[in-house]
Amino acid sequence: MSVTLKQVADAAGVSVSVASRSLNGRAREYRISETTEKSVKTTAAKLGFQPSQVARSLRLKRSGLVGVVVPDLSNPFFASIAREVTLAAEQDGYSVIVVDTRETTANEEKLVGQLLARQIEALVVCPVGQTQDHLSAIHDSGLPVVLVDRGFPDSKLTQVTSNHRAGAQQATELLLDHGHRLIGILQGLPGTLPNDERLAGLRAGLAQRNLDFDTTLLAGDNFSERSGYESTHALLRRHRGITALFAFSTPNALGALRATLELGRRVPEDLSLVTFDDIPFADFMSVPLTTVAQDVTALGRTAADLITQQLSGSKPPRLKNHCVQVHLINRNSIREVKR
Amino acid sequence: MSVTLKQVADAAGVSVSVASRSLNGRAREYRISETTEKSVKTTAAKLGFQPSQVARSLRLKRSGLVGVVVPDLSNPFFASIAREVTLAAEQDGYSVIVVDTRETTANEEKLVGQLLARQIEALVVCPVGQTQDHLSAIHDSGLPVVLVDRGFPDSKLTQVTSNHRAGAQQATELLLDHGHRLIGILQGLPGTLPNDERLAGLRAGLAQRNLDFDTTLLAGDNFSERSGYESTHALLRRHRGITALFAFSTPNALGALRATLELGRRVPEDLSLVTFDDIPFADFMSVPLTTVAQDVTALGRTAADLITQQLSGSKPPRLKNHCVQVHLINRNSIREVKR
DNA sequence: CTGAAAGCGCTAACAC
DNA sequence: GTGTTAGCGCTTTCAG
Repeated sequence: MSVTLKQVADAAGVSVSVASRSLNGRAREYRISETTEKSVKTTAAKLGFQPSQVARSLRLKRSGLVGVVVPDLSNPFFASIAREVTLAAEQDGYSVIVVDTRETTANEEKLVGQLLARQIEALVVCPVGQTQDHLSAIHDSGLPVVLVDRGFPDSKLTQVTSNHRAGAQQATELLLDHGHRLIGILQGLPGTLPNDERLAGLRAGLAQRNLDFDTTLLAGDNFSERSGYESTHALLRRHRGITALFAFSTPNALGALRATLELGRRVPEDLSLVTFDDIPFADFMSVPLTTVAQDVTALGRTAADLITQQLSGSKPPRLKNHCVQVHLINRNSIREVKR
Repeated sequence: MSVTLKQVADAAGVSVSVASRSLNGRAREYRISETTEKSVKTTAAKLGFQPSQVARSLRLKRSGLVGVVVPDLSNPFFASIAREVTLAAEQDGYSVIVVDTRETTANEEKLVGQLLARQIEALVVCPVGQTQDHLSAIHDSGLPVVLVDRGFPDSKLTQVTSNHRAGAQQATELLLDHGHRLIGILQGLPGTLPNDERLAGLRAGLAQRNLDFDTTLLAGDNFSERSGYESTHALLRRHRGITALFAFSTPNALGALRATLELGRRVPEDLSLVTFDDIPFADFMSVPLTTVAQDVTALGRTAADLITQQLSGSKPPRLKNHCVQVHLINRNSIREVKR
């Protein structure tokens, strides 16, 4: 089947040790004659020798494997993060094993276990987000772990997240500046860090103007389009005077659009709408929505850098929480209202 | 660091072979006493034993690894395919190594080589598409290989592709039915199977009506937005009487939209537009475009099934070319024109 | 400058 | 029922 080092050595008429050293560019170091080195290399090439990474891994105790854990690879947000890590890993000669947890913690735990059994050298995970115990255990065992997107407050783990709070605050202030006071909030999954940080930013924005947060203006229970759709209906029924909606995800916003369409209210003429971007396809979207855009590439790249650093230098990162800036893109889905 | 089988065996007061057999559920087979089996299992659990997949792979000559090669993981089309394969693999206890070739054949060859060195047991590849020699060589060596999306005509490799030809023909007929005769074609990358099959479908649609294909109505050189944009400008300048455009990709169509906007022509009032979907986000897109939709999930799942089959049954698939049906979604971006 | 041999962690003959 | 041992393919002391 596959050609082994021994076969190369035999064909070249040398011992396996010489073959190994020649092929690993350590001929100098071991003072192997140029002729034998060349000869080994050419016969290896002729036989199409591919050193077995498996054997290599066993011997060196280095698998050259990095694990990437995402809840849904078909979501461009996570796919982009996986991509950045993959590209960085390829650069450094590592390979990436990607697993998809389908948004369930049980799968996450099982799959992470399998990754560990494969002797991965680092782990990048976009956690489902309920619990971090199994992840910090891994961290404690000495394996570099980086969390992306959904983190945990006060975690000892290295985390990379967008500055949800600042983004939400900015968006809130923009709405307030335009005179909006009755703002419906379409939130995502409560309890997750992105959602709760966005809520915190919202509160901060209101507090800045000495305004209180009216919890009856809050609706929604996850980041899906359906949640946005149903929450919009509920909120507009509950509060006739709502002039603006703040959606915590793009699907939430799309649901809102669908609902408002049904209700005969137009965006932005009759109702302003601002959203948080989870996906990098914003430019292609249906309505030019004003949005707090996440820098997905920066998220992925930061995670990749953090991993790369630890893989090479093996020094743990000084900074625990890495915050990636968001930026507000004003596409004019917010109208001025008179007070 | 990590606990080995020997440590478990010692702790349980048995030999490694007994430990191995107990843990692999072959106690029955080797008639190991229930007590020892239990004892081994509990001590293993207590020590947190994780069998080294690396050692296992070396010994069994089975890595449990599947390689997935895509040109751009941040593209939802390829991400979805990768996902389906990943989920299927996880189901069967395999893990997936994903590599991103950044659309260049050189990377593709290099990365596939690395995958082989890792002793992968199967390979799913969305090829860049210029050459298949390195891929068929792998096939010849006995490794299950499945090509997805971009295939090669008359290849001996197993391929899974959308029925581009039928889809293009359907779209063409739809345009002709609406009275269009001067139809501008915004093509993608010439020479790739999807592009050329779509051209073939177009020709077939025209031939059906005894119409000739006017090559001066063809423009574009890749699947990007820019190509669509420039081609639209060129075509509309060249042929004043064009009443419809057929874009071969969603980005192509978006480019067309941008160009027509600049030219003050509205879709569909002044100009009809039909497109081919490469991405699963069509419902969220800017204009309700009539489109030939690819079933990305079916593409991925078919590939996954083909791999799974060969991995378990080890029987080569009887069918070489697997064609996934497309379906036309009429969102009314085509207007009737009088002849 | 080169070779023999140990051993990474595991499984499977082959003994007893 | 259980233990001993060879060996997967590779790197690396340690001897020449």
